[in-house]
This record gives sequence, structure tokens and C-alpha cells, in this order.
Amino acid sequence: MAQRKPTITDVARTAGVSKGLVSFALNDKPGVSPETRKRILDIAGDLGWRPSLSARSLSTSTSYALGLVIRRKAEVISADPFFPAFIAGVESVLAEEGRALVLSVVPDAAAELRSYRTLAGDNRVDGVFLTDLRNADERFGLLAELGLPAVALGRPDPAVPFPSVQLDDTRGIAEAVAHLASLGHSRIAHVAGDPHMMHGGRRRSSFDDAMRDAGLDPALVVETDFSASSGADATRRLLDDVRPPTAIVYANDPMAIAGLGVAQQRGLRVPHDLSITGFDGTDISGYVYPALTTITSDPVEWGRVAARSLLELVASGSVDSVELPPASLLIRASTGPAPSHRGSDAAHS
Amino acid sequence: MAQRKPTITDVARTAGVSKGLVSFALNDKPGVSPETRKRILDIAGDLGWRPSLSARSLSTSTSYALGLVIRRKAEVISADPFFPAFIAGVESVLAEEGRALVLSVVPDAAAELRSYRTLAGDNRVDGVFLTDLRNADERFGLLAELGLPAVALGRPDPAVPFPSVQLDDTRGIAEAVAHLASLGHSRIAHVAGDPHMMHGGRRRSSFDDAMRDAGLDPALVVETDFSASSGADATRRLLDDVRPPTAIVYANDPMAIAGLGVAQQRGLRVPHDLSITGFDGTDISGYVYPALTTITSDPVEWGRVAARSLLELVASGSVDSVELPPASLLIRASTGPAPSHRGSDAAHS
DNA sequence: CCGCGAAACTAAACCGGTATAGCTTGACCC
DNA sequence: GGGTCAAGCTATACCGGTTTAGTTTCGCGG
Repeated sequence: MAQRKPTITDVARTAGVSKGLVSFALNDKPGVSPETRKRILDIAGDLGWRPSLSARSLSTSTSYALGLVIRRKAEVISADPFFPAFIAGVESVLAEEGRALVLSVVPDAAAELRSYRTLAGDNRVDGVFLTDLRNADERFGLLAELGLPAVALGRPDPAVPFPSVQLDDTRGIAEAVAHLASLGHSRIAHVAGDPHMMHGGRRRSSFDDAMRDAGLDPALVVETDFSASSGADATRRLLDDVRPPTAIVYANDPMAIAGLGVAQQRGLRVPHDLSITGFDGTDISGYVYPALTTITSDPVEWGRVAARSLLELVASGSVDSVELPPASLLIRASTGPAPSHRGSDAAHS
Repeated sequence: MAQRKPTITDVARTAGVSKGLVSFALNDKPGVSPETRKRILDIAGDLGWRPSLSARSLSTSTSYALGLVIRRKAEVISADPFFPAFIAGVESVLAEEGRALVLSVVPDAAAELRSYRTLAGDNRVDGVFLTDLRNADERFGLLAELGLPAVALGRPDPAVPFPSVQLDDTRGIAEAVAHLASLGHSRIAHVAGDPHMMHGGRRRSSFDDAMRDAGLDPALVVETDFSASSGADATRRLLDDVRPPTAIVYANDPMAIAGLGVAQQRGLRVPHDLSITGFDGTDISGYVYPALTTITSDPVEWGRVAARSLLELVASGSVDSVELPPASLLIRASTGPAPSHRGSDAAHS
């Protein structure tokens, strides 16, 4: 019963035509009469014919797959809520296009470059997504050398020689700072991400800008690697200051949650004594206490759009950059009036 | 400068032999004299020859890739810290074997089955990992029909017709219950996972067993879908009871964190009024306040072992099931003596 | 010194598609 | 009525490996 998968030759034989013609018919190429084309398609359907991916790959040297290389240490990978959601978005598009996603998780820069080389050399993917853009990114040159199409994720930047799917996350930071300033906060700190990553640096500089716009001093900034533990460390450092901040803007949710933990451990009430904002709008951020005021983007949609862009780029050789709706502030319970505006409760702790 | 990738024919030509012989030499097949073999290998190395994956796939009908299908809705995928870590473990093994991981994220059962069919039909992967085992799992029959090798993740179960990589998570639950009982808790509740998933049901039944072993009544159980929001709901339900529990054992960390949030919102102090345990030992669980007592497994190692098993299964046609070190209790700050043992503070709230 | 078998190697088929060159056929034009 | 051209189709090369059948070479026993 379970017989061999039919090949294009089987279709040709039963249709009484050459296999070349079958190939034309199936790929909507000219040179086939409408009746014959229909007959061939019908027969292919009846036989349950499905093209062989490897045969097609061999003759067209395309793989019908896209690649995503994530450079992140195994210990901290779970802390980043962006990727699973992004991948889910990518998949929703690829599934209906019959494409697959090849994922590669690597611990360091050397392995990362090796991974791109292998993906390209093995012709395993037709294009790749470029995330976590860094300043002076070594990948730009490599991908150009390999001739691998790529779509970058992040803000437009003249230094990025690829089409990109952009999301303005600076607006969210600006909103957060404005929100806090309007609540009377003046000592607002920023727990920044990795300065070597573009989004880390960008969020930081937009923090600087927003602070200056509010007439405040953006001096309280601590750099981290985006991990929860570094977020906790940074928080401790800030709170140990002789004049600790009354509000902290974190560059991602896990760090904000860790910061919340540190504050509570020290007996500070949030937002009574300290206001906190996160970044990402992760599921869990709505369920901690107090629920986190955070800056939301839509990583699922980001994945969808990026997938469509990369497919387009692979198919046509070029694609326009896309700008997604900017990240915006979601105000929940972790932000409130600055302590000094209600008295000096915090001093008693 | 950047010239065409050398093919096996190029190697054969420069070595002055037939390409068949080159293939033999490169694959360690008999019928090649030692000197000739060395010469061929040297030349292949000099030329920088790398076999073409698609050509090899076509003639051997193997893809040198493994598949992982994750069935999870886009909105909740980020809540599950297991997969990123598991994938990182898988990748660490695949990278050194020159294999790739093809990932598929699907929202529902129909898409899941379609995904396996496509992966197999396209010969996109040589084998798959089977996670989130369910009772009467439809995938078992499908994979058998497709002839796709699979390694299951979970506890051994006679109903699972595949070799598996097992981790005894019941022991952790038992330890958690014993720990709480020894602290004087008697009204211990369980926020269980999805009962249709094997690990959900298993954790629940091991909770039942552990409670009975401690001479307690395992009546307070709420079933969820493992998401943070359902964990919060379940917690509210339990705390609304006329005789609320003094300790809650959660089936995963995100639900425990959400539960912690609910408790704090109601003015309950953890662990003073309510003890809480999580499950998974996620990074973030150590940074909430109070730090979560949780049951730790090692998903990265799980991924490594599973990858090795599946590779072995694909290569040799069979592999023994593997048992990993059992999950164990990591006691942190979210568990403490039962309220009644210190007085009736909780009653005042 | 012949015959035989194994070792070393070659030639060619094969996997299942795509792409190109060439062959028929019929319509159209002058 | 012969020439031209396009449409429709066939035959075949090709992608780059693997694998099988067949050929040459050589050592060795009788």
C-alpha cells in the first residue's frame, strides 16, 4: 500500500509526455498548451506528486529555507523573551510558503561566523535574518563575501548595508522618561543593555536625549549584558548611591523584574519609593507585583514582516526597508509619583 | 579571485582518478590503496573541497538535519523557558556534527501534523525530537507511518513507542511536598499544568502520591495551560477558598511568579503567609523577591543528550533510552514555616 | 607458465528535478 | 504553393554527489 513517492517521471509517463514538459507545466512556464497543462496538473494531483526538495535544490541551488543565527550563551538564552516570539512570527509566514527555518544557536563570535559560513557553503539557506546588530559588525563583510541575502532587524543606520525591518524603540524610552518626569521624578536612572549592540546603545542615547529634553541630568546609567543577574547587580549599584534614583528605566523586562526583586528585598515599595519601567512587554511582566510599566513592541509581527521581507529579497534581489509602528509605553502599576512629592517616606526605611 | 566551489570532479581531475574513486576515498570505503587515498584527501584539502549537501541529499536521501516542532501559540511561546535552553543544548551537539536544526513553531494540532508531514515528505530532516508528549498522542501513529525516526522527551511510558531521553521530575515534586510538610504545612495546593500533556499529568499524580505519603489530602488542585495568566487565575481561585492553602506547588516557574504576584497584590507576605515553589529553575526565578524555591532540571544538558540520541538513532537505527539525573529541589526564599506554627498572622489580613 | 581471485580502479547509471537545443506541426503571408 | 515563424513538444545535458557493474593489474598456487 505505502508505495514509493511518485516522481516527475511517473507523472510524465502517465500523462504521455516528456518530463521536461511536466516541469514546465508545474512551474507555469510558457510553451505548454492550456489543455495539456491542465491534464498534467490533474495527473500530478491524482498521483499525489510532490516535488523533491533535494532534487530541486541540486539543480536550482536554492534551499527553500531561511536561516537565523542567534549568538547567545546557553545560560542566558532563556532570559530573552524576544526570540521565541519573533520565531513564531517568522514561522507563521514560512509555513504557508513551504519554507523552513534553520536555526543556529552559537555561544561566541567565532562560532557565529563559522555558522554563517557553513549555512552558506552548504547552501542550507537562501537568506538570513540579522539580529542583535553590533557596531562595526563583522557579519556585514562576511555576508557580502558569501553573497548571502540578509534582512537586518533594528533601526535604520547608514552603517547597515542591508534592507531592514525597523522598529523605533527610542520613542518608547522617550515616553517612559516623559511619563516619569511628569510624575515628578528627577533622579531617573537607566539600566542600559550591552553598549556593543546597536539596540543597547540606541536605547541609551535616546534615554540621554529624553532626559535632556526634560531638563534632567542623564548621569545615572549602568551598562549591562541584558541578563537578569546583571540587571540585579546594576540595581544594587544604583541604590547604593548616596543619592539613589527614584525611578529606573530598564532596557529589558527580565532586568526590570530582577531590579524589582532587589528593591523589594531592600524594603523599598514599588512604586511608592521607587518607580520602575521595563522594555519588551513580555507576558510575565503583567503578572509580577506590581505589574510592570513597560515599553511594548510586537515581536511576533516583527517576525512576520521580517520573513516576508527576506522572502521578497531572496526572490527578487531587492526589497525596501520597512518601518513598524514604534514601541509605546504601557503604563501599569510599577510607576507612580516621585517620593519627595508626597513627603519623605522613603527616608525611613 | 572568488571562484566556483570545487566539486568532486575537480578533485578527481587533479588527482588523475575517476570521481567514483574520490567518493570512495572520502567516505572511507574499501577499494582504495592507502597511497591513493592519502593523495586524494590531500588534494581535496588543498582545493578546499566541501561536499555539496544537496547533491548528497539527492543521492542518499538524507538531509543531515534534525527537526523540532513546537506547538505553542505565538502569544505564550515566550513564557516557556524550556525551549530556548533545550535548543541551545541541541545546537551545541549539532554544530560539531555539521548538522542543522530545522525549527517549526505551529499554533495548533492540525498545523502540527501538517508540519511533520511536510518535514518528512520534503525529506527536510532525518529525525525529529518529540516534546510535550500527550496522552493518546496522534503523533505516534503519524511518525510511524512516515517512517521518521524520533526521540521522545519525558518520562518512560509504555505508551511511547520511541526511545526517549528521560528526566524524573516526580522526585522534585515529592521533595517539594516533603519540604513543605516538614515546615508544618498541611494545606498544600498544586497548580498543575495541562492534564493532556504527559508531564502535566505526571507532575500532578506525583503531587497526589507525595501528599498521601505525607498523610495529607491532595484535594486542592487546579489545572491550567502552563501560561502565566492561567497561573494567576488559579492562584486567585485557591486563595478565594474558605480555607485557603498555606503553600502552593506550581508546575512551572512562570505560573509561580504570577502566583507570587497575586499573593503580594492581596497583601500576603511570602513566605510568611504563603509558601510557593516553582518548577524549572529558570534564570529569572532567582531574581524575583523572594527568590523562588524551585525544582531544577537542566534543559541545556537535556538538549545535548537528546541530540546525541537522535543522531545515534538516525545513524544506527536504534538507540537506548537515557535517564538523566532527576530534577531536584533548590530551596531559596519563597518557602518557610506554615503560618499556624508561628501564630495566626495570616488571619488578620 | 597458466589460471584464478582479490585489489585497485574506471565507466556509467542513478537520484529527481531544471534548462536548453532541436524537432514537428500548422497557420499565415505573399 | 513555398517559406517563415511561433507554439508545442521531445530529447538530452546538467546539477554533484553515490553506487554498481565491469575492467585491468598483480600475486600466488598448482
